[in-house]
Amino acid sequence: MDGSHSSRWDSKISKELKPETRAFKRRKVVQKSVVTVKIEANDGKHKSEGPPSDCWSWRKYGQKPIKGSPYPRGYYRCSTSKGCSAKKQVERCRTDASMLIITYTCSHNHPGPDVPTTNLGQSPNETEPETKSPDNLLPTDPKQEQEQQPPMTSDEDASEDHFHYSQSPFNSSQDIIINQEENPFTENLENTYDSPTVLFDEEPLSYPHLMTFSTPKSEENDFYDELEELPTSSSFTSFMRSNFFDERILVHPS
DNA sequence: CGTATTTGACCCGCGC
DNA sequence: GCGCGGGTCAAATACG
Repeated sequence: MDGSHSSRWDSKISKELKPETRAFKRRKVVQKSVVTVKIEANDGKHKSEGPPSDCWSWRKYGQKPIKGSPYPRGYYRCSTSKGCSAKKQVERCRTDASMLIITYTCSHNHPGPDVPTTNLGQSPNETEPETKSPDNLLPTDPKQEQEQQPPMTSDEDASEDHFHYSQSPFNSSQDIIINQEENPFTENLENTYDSPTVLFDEEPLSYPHLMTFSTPKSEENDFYDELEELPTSSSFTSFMRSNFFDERILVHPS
């Protein structure tokens, strides 16, 4: 009744009063990266339900049935770093249960657990985001986020400064190419599920070399070469290749 | 005992 | 203005 309702409200209200702390959902204008992963059911390596393992740990914080899809969508948050706002949604392709649609939201603002990328040779002030104040770690600036989306010419500089430093050296190259999408892409995805399909996209920690769809120029070799130079990337890429190639299949809109 | 996962409820944004 | 759907939080439960 009302009693129970209000009591619940009361406890909640205290927090609800400060929406900014909750980083309220802005259904639009959120950085999203969609990745499709093929699940090898007979592999047994991963449970058919479980999300593919990244280098980060994800903590599930919710699950919801999605309209039009027989499978629920799981909501995960990065638990590798406390201040990390990286999130991902995992759902199964409605037409292909062996396909997982993973949508990444926001970027990690900390180096990967297995990748002490502090020596990436990047800007010294970006090398250790964690040393910054918590406020800085949280890209919760809705306005900035929005404003960075629309432009796509000189935004590289700005966007990198806020989001894309996540943790991968090649991340920037990728970002520029993919340049994030949002609604159009998501929508497209939904409509194209049954179609020959689509997909791809970037992941914060990702695999540029897998992206045959992108890297239109010889830059591929360029940054690829750079990766090899990195002590961590060397093993890292190696790991990614074996691991991701095995699990992640990028479907081309053939 | 601590941590992760599960489930239900609530709120907000968007579309009609 | 109302309704629908999606997303997040919080409490409870299960597992290590």
